[in-house]
Amino acid sequence: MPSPVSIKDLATAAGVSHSTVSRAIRGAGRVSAATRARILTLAREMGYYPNEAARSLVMGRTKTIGVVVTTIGDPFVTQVVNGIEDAAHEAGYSVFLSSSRNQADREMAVVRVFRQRRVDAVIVTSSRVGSLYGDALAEFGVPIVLINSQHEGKYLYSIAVDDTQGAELAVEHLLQLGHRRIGYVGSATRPVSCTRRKAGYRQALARHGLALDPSLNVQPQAANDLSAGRLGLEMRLPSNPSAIFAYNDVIAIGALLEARKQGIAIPDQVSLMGFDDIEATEFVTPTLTTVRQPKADMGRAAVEMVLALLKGDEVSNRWLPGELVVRESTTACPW
Amino acid sequence: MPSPVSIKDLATAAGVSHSTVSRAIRGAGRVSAATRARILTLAREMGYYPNEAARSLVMGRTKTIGVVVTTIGDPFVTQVVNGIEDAAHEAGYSVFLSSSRNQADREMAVVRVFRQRRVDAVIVTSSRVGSLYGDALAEFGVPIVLINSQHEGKYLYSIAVDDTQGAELAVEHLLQLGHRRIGYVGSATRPVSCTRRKAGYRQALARHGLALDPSLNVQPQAANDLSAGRLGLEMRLPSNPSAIFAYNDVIAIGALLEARKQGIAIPDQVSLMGFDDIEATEFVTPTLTTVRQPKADMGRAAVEMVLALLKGDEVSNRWLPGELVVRESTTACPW
DNA sequence: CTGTTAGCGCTTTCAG
DNA sequence: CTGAAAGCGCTAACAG
Repeated sequence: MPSPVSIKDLATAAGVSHSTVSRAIRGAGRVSAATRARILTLAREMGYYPNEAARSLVMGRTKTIGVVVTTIGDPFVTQVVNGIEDAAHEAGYSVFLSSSRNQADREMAVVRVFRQRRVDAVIVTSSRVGSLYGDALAEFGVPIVLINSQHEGKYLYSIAVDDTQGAELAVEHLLQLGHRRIGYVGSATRPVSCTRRKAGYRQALARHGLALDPSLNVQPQAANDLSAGRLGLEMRLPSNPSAIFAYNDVIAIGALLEARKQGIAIPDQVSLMGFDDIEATEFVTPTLTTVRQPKADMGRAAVEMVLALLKGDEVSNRWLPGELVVRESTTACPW
Repeated sequence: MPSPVSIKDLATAAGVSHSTVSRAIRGAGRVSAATRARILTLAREMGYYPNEAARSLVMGRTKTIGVVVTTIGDPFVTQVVNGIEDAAHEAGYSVFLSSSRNQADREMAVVRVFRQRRVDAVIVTSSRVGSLYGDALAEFGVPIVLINSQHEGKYLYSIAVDDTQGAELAVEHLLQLGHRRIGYVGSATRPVSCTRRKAGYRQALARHGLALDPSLNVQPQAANDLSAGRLGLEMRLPSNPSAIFAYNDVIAIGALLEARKQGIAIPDQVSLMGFDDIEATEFVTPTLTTVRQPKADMGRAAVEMVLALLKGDEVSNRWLPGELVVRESTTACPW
């Protein structure tokens, strides 16, 4: 491995001082057009690439954003990261990706690594870990933006989907279809947003003069979303709903699979909808009606917010609206 | 933002020289147990985190791996990255994630950024871009490991699933079920591995004394895998197969959806299987029989290979075996 | 317009 | 066992 060419190598090759090379490369400061051109072609020929570590050291910034996810296996997280990476790239920032697996020790390790690497900012997606590492992040002293966080108001900066509005949209859709007995299958592992979605559910019902029937409402304890959905369906059946709104798509798909197993026709007997709009909604039969979260946009928005904070601008939290996506799993109430 | 505490701050606080602090922190070189302990507690109290940029600069390495993916939206890629991130974390490496979107200009940009950041190694997943940027990567001078690359033998180091063995496994399964007219729906956008899987398909047939019937074989041109699958099914129907083996799961799911639309019962009329074992195989009805790629393991293996190369060890390319996963979409030949 | 000098935070000889 | 000094590659005054 030939060690990379430095500003000094270029300087001797061009017969100038290294600071002139520095100016030429960055296009800052006054350099005669002639020497500038000479240096630039030389740089290309010799394969010069400025050492970002050195630059970071002297500039006191790394042009780097640390991104913490629970796991990129989550189809929701995946799209958010896509948006982050895209926007970061455009702004000349690189992304350190780390997954926490929702384990406190890994969260702590990630924070430590990010501190050592002096990332300019941190973006956290869908963390379900409480304030376990919140303080560690806070005292870090860099801007932190949370996306769909399950912590409540612990930080100043956050981007989230408008859970309440989204849920209202969903339930309103079901109400329009004539449904009156609408079940809600929540998520025990995401208490904050689950409560918000339930609020939207209640509000939509209320607007139609319906009260929330506790027997139609459940938050199954299960190993994962898919089985939570299966369980949720079973638990709701005795209450005889004509429609079910699930906390998210994977839970809805779990319910869908369980319904098929039990010989319940979706949507003819029971309408079903989810939340998120993950790719797999198109893979199931019937395809799943849902509320789309603008996932990539949320990622982009987080980066924009980070950049604003880095510039020293004032920013305020943003709640992005969900969008109804009607597919095949919902239909008019059969009763 | 209080600027982070440095080795020098610790030195003055502890009343020693900064080089003693350095030794104490790293546990290298001889330092008396007493001062060492004093420095360490001081470090904790004052919130010292070694500046990796500075360390990188002097050590000539960044403990950083650049990972290029086409898009993390791909469910296959997602799991691979999971494995990479995990193994990297364990080895004390951080991961720069960048997606290329299969666009040549983005690939080039990514390579440039990685060079500037002086990543110690590069891992590329599922690239379909030809040698467009191959040379750029090669002259970079750091170890490069390709995972399931569609370039042939362009690089020394690669990790891939054993396409031929995997396809054989798949087709053997169908043959065991009594199928004789087995269609193959390939992928036009992944010529190399598609050809390998086709080879496995042919070998399995040959072992049972069957020749490859060209009319049972197709590589649809479509905008994406899902529609390729739909198209593939249509194209194969005239040849009246009793079973179809698709290049991957998403293509198989496309075929599944099209079959349902056309009123063809899977698996009763036609057995169907895919390749990869993505999460969605469990979401469809019937659930999809497939060949599992050890995705996370491939990511881990890539990191191991990188570490070996960095140590200067000899390494050789690895082909990880696929594994048959029987689900509901395949059954005995009805004829 | 260009060169000199200092220094970012750290590791690493080389002397004590 | 510890300190002094040099240098990694770069930016940023400050003189010319």
